[in-house]
Amino acid sequence: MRRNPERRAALIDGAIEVLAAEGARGLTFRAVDTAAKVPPGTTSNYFASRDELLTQAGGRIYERLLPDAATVARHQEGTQDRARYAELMHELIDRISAFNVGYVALLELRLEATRRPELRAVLTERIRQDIDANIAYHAASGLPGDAKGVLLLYLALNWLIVERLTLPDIFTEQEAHDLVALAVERLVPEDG
Amino acid sequence: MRRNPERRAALIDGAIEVLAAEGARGLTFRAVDTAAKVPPGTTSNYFASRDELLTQAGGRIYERLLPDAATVARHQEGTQDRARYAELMHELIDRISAFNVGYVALLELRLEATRRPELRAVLTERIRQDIDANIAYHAASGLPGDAKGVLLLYLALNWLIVERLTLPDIFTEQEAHDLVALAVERLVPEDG
DNA sequence: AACGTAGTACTACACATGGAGTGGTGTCAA
DNA sequence: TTGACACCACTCCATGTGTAGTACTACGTT
Repeated sequence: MRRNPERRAALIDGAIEVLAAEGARGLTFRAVDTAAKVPPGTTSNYFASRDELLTQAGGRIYERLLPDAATVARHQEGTQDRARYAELMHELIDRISAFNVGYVALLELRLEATRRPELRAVLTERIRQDIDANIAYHAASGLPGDAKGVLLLYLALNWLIVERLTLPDIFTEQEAHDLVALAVERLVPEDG
Repeated sequence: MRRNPERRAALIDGAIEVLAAEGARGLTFRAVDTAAKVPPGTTSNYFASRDELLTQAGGRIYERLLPDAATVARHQEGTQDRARYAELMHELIDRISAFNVGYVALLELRLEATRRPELRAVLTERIRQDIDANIAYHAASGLPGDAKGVLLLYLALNWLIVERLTLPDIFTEQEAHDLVALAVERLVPEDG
């Protein structure tokens, strides 16, 4: 088993590309070799099985979808009211759109998790952490609304992203934008 | 090309099973033969290409996910208030859960639509019709709330179903149930 | 500076799998 | 008898895996 860490990372990123482009079933060692532009056989040398590749991709995608520290810091400036909340949600969606390959790959992984308990465990852990972090962040931020509102926004925005990514003609960009604003308006109770 | 319509239907239903179990990439003629319990080669004789199979499956799934006429009729009885609305949403989720293979297959198709314009067109058309029908049904029903509320519920409930189907340990059944109730409460403005 | 060594990159091959498509035969009903 | 379909068997082809063997590079030793 080879150990060059940059190569490993490049291969995992290649795996994410393949997931988005070909689906979970299309994730073969050779396809990853091609996507990562390394000679055929390389991925075989770095990963023992497809499962390993899938679970590691599951971990890595999430890292790349989360905001970086600078973004988080910036979010803490300014008044934390409902308009601000909506602004944050728009930014969230923009950020994910910028890495939509990752989001599609994550959906593929979710579906594959239906069939692979180990992958399911990894994703469950990751996503639970993310949800908890969102709720904790909200509680600490001084933003209006409650934890339930965070959850409901999580639900609505996720599907909105799915809709925009998979069937972009269902909602126009403008409609999607308005739905985000409206979701915040209705799901986040105003402070008294 | 063979024409026996029952066989065609059985093959399409087989294709839906395969989609859920193996993913879009696993949808091969032979796999459909196996799922539909017909001799190998049969699907080849009924469909010219995988594309044909995919688009026809896309049409058929939606038929099977929609409520039957009796259910729709039953929904029009009783007072049409917000409690009733929540009840309808719970029923909707139960109905989809009863055919979760279909829902998973539909998700696979959505992802595949990313890569196949023809399939994307079919799904876009179908789903737009469904959304429009929901809004029209709501308007005619006397239920509280507005069209935007219908859309926002559509978003939130869809992702809730995804979450329950792909990573069932994220929300318990009880939590999911409560989220549905709360979504209705917040997204559906009460009548004045 | 020459040499040896370890780890890795690259290439090529042997093997296995699985799916597509089709021709031929059997069967049933009009 | 004929036509349409079901069923079966066979060939061809594409793709992926794992690994053995070779080449390269960096580094430490004397």
